[in-house]
Amino acid sequence: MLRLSKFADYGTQVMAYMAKDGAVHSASEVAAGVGMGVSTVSKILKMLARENLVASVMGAKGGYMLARHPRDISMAEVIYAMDGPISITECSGTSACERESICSTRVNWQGINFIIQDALAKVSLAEMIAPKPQVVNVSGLRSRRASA
Amino acid sequence: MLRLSKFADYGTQVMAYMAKDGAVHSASEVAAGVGMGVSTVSKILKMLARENLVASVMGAKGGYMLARHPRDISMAEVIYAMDGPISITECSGTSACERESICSTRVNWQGINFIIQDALAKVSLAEMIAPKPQVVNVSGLRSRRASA
DNA sequence: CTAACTAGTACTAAAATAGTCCCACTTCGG
DNA sequence: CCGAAGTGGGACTATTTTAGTACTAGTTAG
Repeated sequence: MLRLSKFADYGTQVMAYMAKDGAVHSASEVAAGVGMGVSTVSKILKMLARENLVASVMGAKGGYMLARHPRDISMAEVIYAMDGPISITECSGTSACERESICSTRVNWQGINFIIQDALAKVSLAEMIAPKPQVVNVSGLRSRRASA
Repeated sequence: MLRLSKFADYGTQVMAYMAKDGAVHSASEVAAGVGMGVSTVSKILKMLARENLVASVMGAKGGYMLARHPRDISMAEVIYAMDGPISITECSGTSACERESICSTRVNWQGINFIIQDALAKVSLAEMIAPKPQVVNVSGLRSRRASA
């Protein structure tokens, strides 16, 4: 269903929580803050740390903090950290679909993928946590749908 | 992973196969044509028929044909027929997320959803089967970051 | 030197997907 | 009028993904 994994959603929430200040938060603190299990949040933070979206501080009194300003972190990065490459189809990046010959739709899927990646890359975490929808204006488009 | 189901992909291929001519094709014929199992193709065609993307002819010598010109069928419709509503997040349409209070990102997810829907709505089946990427130019966008 | 943390990974459970099959109904052709 | 060739619509099962948990090792403040 073209659906993001829950992790991507969780990841966003965790990032949003941390974006409130620049302080160091331990995994358990974040877990309490966003209302999820400690283990799960811990896992998510590790994933985010691996992609350098949050910086970790080890040892006692350690924890995580946002690695950059919310404005400089894109949703594409968050999603990538949680779910891997943003690609709607399996065979668009790596290609290697055995039906390559029959199916000439690959190139066009790639184009669609680019649009989506771009849309996600253009939305920053800062915009994402803004109470009002100021996001989303890639071009002049709104939900103009379906003519074509 | 923000991934489309295989069905959406299969559906596209089936549609692409049928777009070659306006003739009636039986499920087994299509199956042979695209190299998939008859049962699977049959299921896909049924799904497409339910959304009126293909018209069915019952009885012996029956089968399916494209309900409209490839130019008048959008990828959004095909994906909708196979996977249901195009929405990246669970709680964007129906909302009703118990963390509503904590999480202010909903509205912005919706905006992203719109972009994606729009991108998909703008690509017709005809464009999709075109050998060259003539699709995809919503704005002047390139593929900024993403696969990082 | 120990308590409070993160790092990394392996494992398990749950859910969504994909694929198959079956039975009822419709129509063509002999 | 009968049977073969089709679709319509589910139900069912296996497989794969996803989500969640636990465990061990390493790091640092006090």
